[in-house]
Amino acid sequence: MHFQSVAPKYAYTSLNHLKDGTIVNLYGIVKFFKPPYVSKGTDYCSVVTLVDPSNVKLTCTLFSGNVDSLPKIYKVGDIVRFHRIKIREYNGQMQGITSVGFASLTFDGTVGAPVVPRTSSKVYTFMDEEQKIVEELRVWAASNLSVCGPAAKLSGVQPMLFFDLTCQLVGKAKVDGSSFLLKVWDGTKCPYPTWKVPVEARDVEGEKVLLHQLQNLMVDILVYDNHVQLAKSLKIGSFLRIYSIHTKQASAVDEDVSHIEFHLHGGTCYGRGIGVLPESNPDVKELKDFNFPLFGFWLCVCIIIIRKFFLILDFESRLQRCQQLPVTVLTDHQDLNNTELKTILNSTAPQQYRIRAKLRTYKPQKLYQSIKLHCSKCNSLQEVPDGDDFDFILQGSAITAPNAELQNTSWYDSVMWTTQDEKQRKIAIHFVKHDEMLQQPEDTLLMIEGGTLKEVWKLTKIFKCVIPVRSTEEDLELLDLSAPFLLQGNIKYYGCKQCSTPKPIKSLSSIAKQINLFSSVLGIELLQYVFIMKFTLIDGTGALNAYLFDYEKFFQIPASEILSNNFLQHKMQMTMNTLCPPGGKLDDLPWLECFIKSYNVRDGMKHQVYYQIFDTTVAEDV
DNA sequence: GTTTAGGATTCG
Repeated sequence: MHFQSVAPKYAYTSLNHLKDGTIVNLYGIVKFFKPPYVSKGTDYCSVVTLVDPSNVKLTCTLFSGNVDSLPKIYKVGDIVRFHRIKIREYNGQMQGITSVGFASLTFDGTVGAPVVPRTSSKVYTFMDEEQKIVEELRVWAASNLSVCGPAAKLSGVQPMLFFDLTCQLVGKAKVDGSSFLLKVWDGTKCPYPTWKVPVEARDVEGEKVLLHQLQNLMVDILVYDNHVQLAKSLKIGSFLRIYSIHTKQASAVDEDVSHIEFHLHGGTCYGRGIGVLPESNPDVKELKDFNFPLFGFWLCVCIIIIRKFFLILDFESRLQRCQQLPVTVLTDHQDLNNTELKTILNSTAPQQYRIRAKLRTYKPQKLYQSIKLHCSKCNSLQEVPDGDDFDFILQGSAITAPNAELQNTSWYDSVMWTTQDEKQRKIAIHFVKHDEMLQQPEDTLLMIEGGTLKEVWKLTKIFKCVIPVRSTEEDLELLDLSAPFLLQGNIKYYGCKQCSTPKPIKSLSSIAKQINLFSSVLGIELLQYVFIMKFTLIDGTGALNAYLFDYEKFFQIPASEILSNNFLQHKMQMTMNTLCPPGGKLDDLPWLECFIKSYNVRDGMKHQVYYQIFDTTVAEDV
């Protein structure tokens, strides 16, 4: 056919038929290689040792002023096709060397992998015949060459050895004339303490947020001498394979435990060097770990934070802010005179009084039972749902897999992955876009589908706002309102089932930046946490039951925070113990000054006067 | 149409 006559026909020489002084074309399996490095002359150099089914080896020394025209070999076992390589004899052995017009193709050596050539040539011949040769070489290599084990990860490094690391460049810094620092991460955590090269944070090039987030995960690799020039030119965020890193166990004078140092020594022995991997590389894909395309830098940051989160399961609880313990009770306005309880009991309601009384007893004695949820619209009170309720609702919603159609919209970006366990649960996280994302990724509002109670809880530890959602056919929607519709730090926000009319999540797109508007936009009537207590007050003239209905003012503790905060619970118990010492005699009880108001409640024919404490705060002193 | 490196771990 006409087309065939146009394509040049290449003859390939097997490695046992090479002759001194010839220029040939050949195929080979990479047995050894040095990734391109800067030579002492004018060019880049790469040394490649090949083997083929004739079982003869050929070491080639390849030079080029353009690093891209050297073969793109990433690992031993890759298959190469060289065109126009010159054969010479050197030290009694055949040697390959670049000649004019040298060109190369490189293929993954894995049996069954797509046969896609890596090359810098714009034009090259590659047809069915060539594809067949590559596939045959793969099969031959699989049964005749020893395969190296899986590449080492940071999580599997051992002291005192050399290994290749596939990783991402997070930061870099100049150290001195002969060494350069690379800060890299491979998605895992080194089990040993790792060495930190003393470099000022401001001298490290890289994304500050990322460097901060990954400070305990990434490792410092000090590269020396001939590798410095290449290291300097590396782009932050690029994927690297660093060959023959030396792990050295050492301990500083002031350290009890030894640490591991990572060195890329000078020279190119054993292929020591640095290679840049394209994003299409299968090992890079594995490194990214998630089966989704990357959408941009800020999302990578969020993903890395999440990954960090799922990797490190131990968290230091935040330091509780120190708060002074209050003891007695003060009043706000001072214009009213004290009124005896007897007088109050004999008066008609409604009226307001200032009183001086002692707290004889109070209910409920178990203080956590005093926390309720209050709807200011319908005035209903309800118990705070417990974690089991939430877990049950999350489990129910996780049965439906995230709808792929609802991933990545104009106002949020999504990541989805499948859990590694036997349940193969699908989790989707949707990051609502906002302007300051890059500076403070933790400020991102996110929505989660398919998460467990533990996962949702952990996410709230780093991200400001988390909304649990599920997919419908058209939109994301809130879960049952027995579950919190929004989690902010330790606080779970609930909506009133009676008064809320949940709207589709897409309503959020317009106000995604204003978190305080969430509930109204989503059609949720927000339930507020309140303390409800009954105080029995006495003053020697009579006894009166007054209700405390308090969001925050009386105890100076937000009712919303008490259930998730042991410190605040303790503080509240101490306060009550001071106001009403357990087992205390009447004389031992402190005096309380407070405002109460009386009001009428009519239920059919029954009429009753109730009393409620207002404008009163527990004092801060003593 | 020259050199570079020519596989075989640094010693910081």
